[in-house]
Amino acid sequence: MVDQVSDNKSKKADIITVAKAARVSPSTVSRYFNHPELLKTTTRKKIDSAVRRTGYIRNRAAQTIHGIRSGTIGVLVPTLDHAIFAEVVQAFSDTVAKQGFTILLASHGYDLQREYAILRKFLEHRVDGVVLTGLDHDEAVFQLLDSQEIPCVLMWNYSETSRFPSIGADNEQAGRLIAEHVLALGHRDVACMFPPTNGNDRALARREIVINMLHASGVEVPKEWMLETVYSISESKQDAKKLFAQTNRPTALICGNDILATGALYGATASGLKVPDDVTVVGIGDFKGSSEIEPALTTVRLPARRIGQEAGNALVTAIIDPISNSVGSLNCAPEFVERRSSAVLE
Amino acid sequence: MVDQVSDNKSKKADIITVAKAARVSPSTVSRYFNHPELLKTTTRKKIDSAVRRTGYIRNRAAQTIHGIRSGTIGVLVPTLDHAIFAEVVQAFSDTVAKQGFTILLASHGYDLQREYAILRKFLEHRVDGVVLTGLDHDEAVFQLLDSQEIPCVLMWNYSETSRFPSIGADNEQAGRLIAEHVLALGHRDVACMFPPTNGNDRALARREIVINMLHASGVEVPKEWMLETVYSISESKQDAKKLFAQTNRPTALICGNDILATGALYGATASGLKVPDDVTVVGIGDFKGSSEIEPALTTVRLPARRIGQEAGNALVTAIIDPISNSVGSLNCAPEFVERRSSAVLE
DNA sequence: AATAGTTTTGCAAATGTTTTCATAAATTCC
DNA sequence: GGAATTTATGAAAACATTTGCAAAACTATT
Repeated sequence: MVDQVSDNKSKKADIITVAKAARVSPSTVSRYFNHPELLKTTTRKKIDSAVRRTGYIRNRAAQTIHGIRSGTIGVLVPTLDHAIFAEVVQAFSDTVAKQGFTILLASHGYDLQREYAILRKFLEHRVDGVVLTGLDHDEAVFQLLDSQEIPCVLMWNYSETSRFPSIGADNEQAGRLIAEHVLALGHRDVACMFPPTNGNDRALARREIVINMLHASGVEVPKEWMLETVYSISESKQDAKKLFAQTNRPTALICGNDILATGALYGATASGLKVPDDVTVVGIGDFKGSSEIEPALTTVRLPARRIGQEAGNALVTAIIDPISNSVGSLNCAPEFVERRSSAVLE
Repeated sequence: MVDQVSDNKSKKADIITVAKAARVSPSTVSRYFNHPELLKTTTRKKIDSAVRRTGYIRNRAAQTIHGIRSGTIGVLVPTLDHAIFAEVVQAFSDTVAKQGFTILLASHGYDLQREYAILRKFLEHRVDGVVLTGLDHDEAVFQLLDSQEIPCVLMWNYSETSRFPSIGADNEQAGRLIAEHVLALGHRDVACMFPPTNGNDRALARREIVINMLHASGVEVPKEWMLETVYSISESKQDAKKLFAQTNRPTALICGNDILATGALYGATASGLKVPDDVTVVGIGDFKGSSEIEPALTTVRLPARRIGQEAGNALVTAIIDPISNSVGSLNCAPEFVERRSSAVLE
């Protein structure tokens, strides 16, 4: 009797084990899970008890080879180390989990070759759909997606002309909003701090538009005020201190994202500068903490949570209802947020 | 001819399609992937080309039902919204990816019932191993893990007596280090700000030891200085401002983590208080940015990256070499980091 | 050129499910 | 109480692979 119990548990139970224990056929057990309404209440009870006794857990791998959905979605981000991506992923994951999907997560660290390799791995696992971050990807990635006919959305960025539905913010718009603000405040001596742009179409789009807007207003950013700083508070604080130590310093600093801006704010404080009296500092993103930092950061909000949710819903729709090709791009509009770190030039 | 090509791509290729295209048997194609050294160079080339032409992608689901590893690891965290967990997950994911594993990620939002449900889902997907966050889990979770005989490690926290190997920091030690420091500086009027402790054994362990240490030195924390604040910079800034507005205010504030401490620092600044001259503020965690904030935060470093890596390596070992039960707990020791936000009582 | 030995390949069974089709059981109706 | 329906269950084929075993194709040896 005791042996019996431990036997049941030792060899992992499959559907046949359960069937025997319940004295029904395997088909019936299968129906118990997939179409319970077809079973008599009494058999349902028998199987219920058998499942419990045997400790049976369904095998999705075995289901998946029947062309049934795997219930997984591949999520591919550059990195989780940036809180903002973590937030998007969290929102995405929560959204699709409600519909029974689990996410396969991987990061490529801005290496587009790795992205391709990871995508292949996702496909080996027969994910039901894929989310990629940003608009720019290797042509091979797009072709693979096409040939496998698998639902895909691009999240975080938005563009009308993206190769797959894109759900996110328009970085050009974000850059424009912040540049307009700084120009409207009357600044002419403007420095810029942006992350490296290789493999990062988001940063590139922002920087381009900012430079262009400034240029259009007759403001040129001298080379020594054009900082390329990796995404890190310590680096940006460092670089900001160097910038502020130059003999002539800018009256405004536009940062490519709020992390850089946070470091710049700390750098200004460490240099004995008052923000915004001595220098205006602005960011892009409205990350967590940007509204609480002293002084609160003027920035452009990119609605991370919303983007994650919308992307999740869109992808699930595309998976569940693949015929009605109803999923389109969505512009989660960025929004200018004026706080205390920017001020009109005296 | 053109039809031929598009045909190949339209119906997704399986191993039989490839076999036909290469004029070999399916078994040979299988061996091409799993034991290529058994094949003649010429057949290998034939299959190589056939795979390319047909766009075949291996089906891991079909492999998995043969008892072959799925190549996935289930990772279960409370949330990704806390940058610190995102960092651990990133390090973990990178580590196991090098060994060919992909992670299934889910978060339970501190709800232990959901944790059980998610674990079941992981097991349905036949993950090769599981990582849980923290030491405390529902008994049902432990039993399920036991009965399925699946490798598991608990990460983030460390305890000698944990039910499964635990790889992480000892929160008691962390709490002790920070409390000792504050006491050594001579503070007797001490306030505490900790996150809600339900479903969060980490926070609980830290708070307990801090209170005990203070008590042992004759310092009692009055109720109105005992703050329970959710993990959020805005909430903690808010609560800190209220605290500092009280008629008699503490000379030191111990925060349960660096996010709370960051908010507290902003709150102090907003209240016109100078840190550390007017009040000492300390945290636990040494999160990103804690060393750059002005004033730089005195805290206890919990080595997130290292924990993620060690947990990854440990779990992979347990998966690849399950017999030699060689995976044990590992104390990634917390380390006191003195910076500028704490000072001796004048 | 025949034999023995080795390497390479194919056949067929196995894996854990789902699903179609057929049969058995239960229910309804007269 | 038996025929006609309806409902519930089982048998067997299918899914995309892997693998043990045996046959075929090579090499080396005499």
